[in-house]
Amino acid sequence: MIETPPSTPPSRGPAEHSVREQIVAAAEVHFSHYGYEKTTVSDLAKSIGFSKAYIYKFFDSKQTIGEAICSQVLSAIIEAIEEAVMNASTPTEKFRRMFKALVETGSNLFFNDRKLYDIAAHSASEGWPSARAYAQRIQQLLSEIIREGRESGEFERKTPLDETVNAIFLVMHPYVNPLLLQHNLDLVEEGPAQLSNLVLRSLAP
Amino acid sequence: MIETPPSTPPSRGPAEHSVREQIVAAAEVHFSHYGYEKTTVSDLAKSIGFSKAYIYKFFDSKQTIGEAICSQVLSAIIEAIEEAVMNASTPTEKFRRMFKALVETGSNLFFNDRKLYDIAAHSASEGWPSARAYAQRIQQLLSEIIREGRESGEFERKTPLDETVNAIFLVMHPYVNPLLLQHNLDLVEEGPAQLSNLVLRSLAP
DNA sequence: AAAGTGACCAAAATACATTATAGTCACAAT
DNA sequence: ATTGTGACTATAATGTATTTTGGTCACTTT
Repeated sequence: MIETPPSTPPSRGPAEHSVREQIVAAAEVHFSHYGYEKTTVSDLAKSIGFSKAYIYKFFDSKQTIGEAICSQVLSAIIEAIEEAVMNASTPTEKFRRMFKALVETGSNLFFNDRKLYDIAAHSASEGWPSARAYAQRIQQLLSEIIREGRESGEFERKTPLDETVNAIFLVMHPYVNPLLLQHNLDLVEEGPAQLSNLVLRSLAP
Repeated sequence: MIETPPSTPPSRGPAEHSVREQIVAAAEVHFSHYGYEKTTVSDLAKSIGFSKAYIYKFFDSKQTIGEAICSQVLSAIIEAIEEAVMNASTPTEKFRRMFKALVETGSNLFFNDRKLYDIAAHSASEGWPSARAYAQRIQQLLSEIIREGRESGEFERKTPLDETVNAIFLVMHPYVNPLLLQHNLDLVEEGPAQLSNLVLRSLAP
């Protein structure tokens, strides 16, 4: 499995470097254990046996490190979604599974890796590139499903594609954005299913 | 115009009393000027020429006073929505106008009476009765529109009414809840219109 | 009874002094 | 040139002493 450096280029020093990877690895451990805020850059440095100053040869800021591991987390969600979609035959089913996988993976993260979830939520609230990329990828996935459904005649074709995708994304937004998802965890069971039904009804030819 | 005491009964002292009304009036002025948090109960008392202790002969707590003026504010939004709906002929148009009025009145409040808006947002985040009543009223209004549309054959009748209403309410939720609305102010123009279209497509017979 | 209050308390908010932390830089070693 | 650091600063976080504030109650006045 190849690591995809998702959109955000590392801002300093060599992109391929064992120390960079050590920093990210240490960050993953520390952030998921103590949380982003409670982990200091010195902690990270100490745990890999270097000085704090050296960290800054590879990363612009603590936030950049946060982004690195945040984009890892969000990429994992994306992968789960992609797999769920792949295993579906029709566009209708693909959409249902995408929505379902999205909230399931998201709320799983919330309950099992709260500290990492918090970073994702923070990322979303601050509009970090990793969160933007995540949302954009969801939208793209959605767009592909709709397009496929239109081509196969399963979905209606009158409404402009852009508007359809945009509106459906708005419907999904409270579950895509980790910051919002945590306020909707009580209706994780019913919500997405009912909304999927509604959306699919709206897509009927 | 008769003041509707919306769901929450006054918790102390006589329901009809000039002092109670004075308190509410003073609260409206102070809250909208200085905000809920920055206004002290003593401020209210002083402004109507009584002691703080006397206030508590009429209200259980500061929060109860907050609720009183919050429910006033939310009732005003409801009224605006009801008027918008009344002026529409078809259920389709009623839904469109409801959604539009909801968002417009809400964001107007945000831009023109920020302090009062903050109380509404606070109320929503704390799950105060006034906020619950507001959401429930919207849902009820929605339910009536859908029912009317079904009866007139304008909307489909296969899906259980409850599920339809519930799902549409979920779609509207980010704009109903003041706490969420403030994060969506950027798409106040396009969002509701596109979502209305989507919802109405889903309601097509 | 009804109208009204000052004195009082626990908890929250504020203000402020102190410490911890993100980030830089000149410089050393390899 | 690459690898690496200790010393430094401005700002953010934290702890703490002090004040405000929500809320109560016994009590007076009408």
